[in-house]
Amino acid sequence: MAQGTQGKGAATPTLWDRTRQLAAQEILQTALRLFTQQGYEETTIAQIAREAGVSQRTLFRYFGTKEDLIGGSEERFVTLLTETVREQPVDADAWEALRAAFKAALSLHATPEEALERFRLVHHTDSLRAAYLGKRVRCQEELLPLLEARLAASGTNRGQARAIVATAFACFDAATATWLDGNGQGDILDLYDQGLAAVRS
Amino acid sequence: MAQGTQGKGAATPTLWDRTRQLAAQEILQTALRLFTQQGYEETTIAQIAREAGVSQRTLFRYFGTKEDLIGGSEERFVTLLTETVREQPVDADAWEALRAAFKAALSLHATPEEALERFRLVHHTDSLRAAYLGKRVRCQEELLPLLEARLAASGTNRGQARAIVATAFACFDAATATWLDGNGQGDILDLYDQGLAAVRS
DNA sequence: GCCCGAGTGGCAGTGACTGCCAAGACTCCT
DNA sequence: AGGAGTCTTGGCAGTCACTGCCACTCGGGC
Repeated sequence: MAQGTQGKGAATPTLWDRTRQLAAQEILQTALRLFTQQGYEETTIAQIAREAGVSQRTLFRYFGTKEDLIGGSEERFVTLLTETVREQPVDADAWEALRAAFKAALSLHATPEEALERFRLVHHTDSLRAAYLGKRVRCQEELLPLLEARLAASGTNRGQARAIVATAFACFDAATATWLDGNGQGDILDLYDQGLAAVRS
Repeated sequence: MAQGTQGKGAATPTLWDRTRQLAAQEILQTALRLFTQQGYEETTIAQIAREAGVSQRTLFRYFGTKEDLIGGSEERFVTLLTETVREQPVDADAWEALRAAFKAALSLHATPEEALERFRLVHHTDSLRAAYLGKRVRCQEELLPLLEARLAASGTNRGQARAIVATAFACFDAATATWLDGNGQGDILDLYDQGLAAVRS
């Protein structure tokens, strides 16, 4: 499905898929525009489809749910985090690895302004926030086995590893919330460090 | 709406409201039974209403959403947590206050078996888990101002307070997940303590 | 020219949820 | 007791996200 016809490799962007890419882009932009203009709940799939020039049916083939129109497919997010963690040097502990992963995740956003707008939208829409949190815990579960390896040495058990991962994500969310409170002032990663410092006495 | 006609006080359970109570109870039990029997997604509102002997419309008047049929209204939960935090002695720090609140929350479940079943259901159903997480962050936001008072003394700023609250809840969730992994072995609060200990070095 | 496979659109259907209106149940007042 | 006013309930129709099905179209290989 994600692959081209033969999946020959990297050498076949197929000229077909390029059109698909473009259509997806168009839908995404239209959706984001309408969401920020009139709010998430107030925007219907029908409207997005109409303004993007595709049928509802096609829109749902590109993006499985309305929530997927914000923040993109979670796959990309998850793989970025797991890859980053995997790439960390072996002598880096779990906390450092997680921090690096968050840093990488933040770099996904084109500009701070765009990130601010998107975060605000997610944060202020109950259903979107719930969906985001769901993705987040799925992320945590993916990351857990990777980090357990780094923690096993120091006699940390599975439950404790889970608590550590959960805490890192919680502090990241807290940092994001605080950053939103201040209308994008300062650096999220700094806020994360401050929060974690307070937690760890 | 929640109050009787005149709201005369505690002496008027109105005999009317008692019927309401009973109906709500009936619906709740029916829903929980069907959910555990055939799964959450596979159970329709129509079926619950039919088997509970009320109309769909009435069911939605008692419980605003399908998710509310599990874990009850978040109000009760939130007030229990906030009340407990407020009741903590002034010399208790934020961590102790939060721990006490979690302990109180756990005591809401009739039996560990019932809690296990319910947790499993929520944990294994994406939409339910998302809804739970949404309620959870709303809880955190309610608790934040209460705990800020206890933290202000030690030079903790707002962002850090948020991180601390978020961490406590994250560790509580992690403890619950671990408890579920072990099919209800051990005590959730113990697991919470262990997780938090690992986090705080 | 013909077929083939993939992408698309339309249509009907499901399920959660809401607004509206009429009928019944209970309370209060006279 | 009788009637007015209020609260609760049920049914109905409608909205919206989402899915399955089928027919159409488009580009490429024979």
